Amino acid sequence: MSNELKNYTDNSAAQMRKGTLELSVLLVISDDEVYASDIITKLKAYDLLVVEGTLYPILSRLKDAELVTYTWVESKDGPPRKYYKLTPRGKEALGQMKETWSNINKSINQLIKNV
Amino acid sequence: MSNELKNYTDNSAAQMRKGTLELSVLLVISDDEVYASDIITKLKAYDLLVVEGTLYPILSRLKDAELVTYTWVESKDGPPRKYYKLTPRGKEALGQMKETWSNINKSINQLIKNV
DNA sequence: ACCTAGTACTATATAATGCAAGGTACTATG
DNA sequence: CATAGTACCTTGCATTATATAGTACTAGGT
Repeated sequence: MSNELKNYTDNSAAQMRKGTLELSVLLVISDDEVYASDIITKLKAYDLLVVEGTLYPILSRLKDAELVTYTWVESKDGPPRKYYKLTPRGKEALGQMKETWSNINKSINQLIKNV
Repeated sequence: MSNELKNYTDNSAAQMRKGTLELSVLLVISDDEVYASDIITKLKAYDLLVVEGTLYPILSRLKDAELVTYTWVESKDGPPRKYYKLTPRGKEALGQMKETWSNINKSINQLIKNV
């Protein structure tokens, strides 16, 4: 595949991943109290790459929207960490997003099958 | 659900849909030669809403990247239409994007299952 | 005591892009 | 010839992922 085409499809892949970013982050937080590096590590295990510069703004938005809260926890390895967990609102939002994901999923898969 | 939360999840839904836009458009074009209004109508049937202001720039990008070509076709209902079809490059890109979609799909669904 | 490395959070600047809104131009009809 | 319907295009705005740089804390070596 030509480099130009690869760039195009890479960008398209990035767009697809973007769409699922917040859902992914909320899913990880819903599983366990985690701090930023945990989230990056866990998502990497699912091939859903996220970098610091992307994650921190997302966490801020989620915090502002009161979908998550955090508690500071001291660390002996460096500065204190913010451990995040879902609020009730966050759980409600996550449920909604999962349903949205399921619907889009259904639509695209039908489209793929039918064409 | 509060309005504020609804706005947030609506926005998140829009993000998810965005990620699949180009894939959706290419899928529709791969099925049949179509012009813009056809694409909008067909995607609407799958609950994948696209509007003119979104679609035309996408079609321009796809054309510039030589993933699609078009031929002008006269219409007795108004101005001539651009009927789009995939190029070989376009078919290659589509194959790649379908695979990307499948991978992300797998990742998210695993994540949903495991948490 | 100081410096370096590693870790964690924050802030800023940039680029991409979905979308609303408004514009141009073609055909057919009254 | 004016209006309605259709089709394509452009401009401006807002959102947001990402790169980059910065601050601050701990631990360990010299």
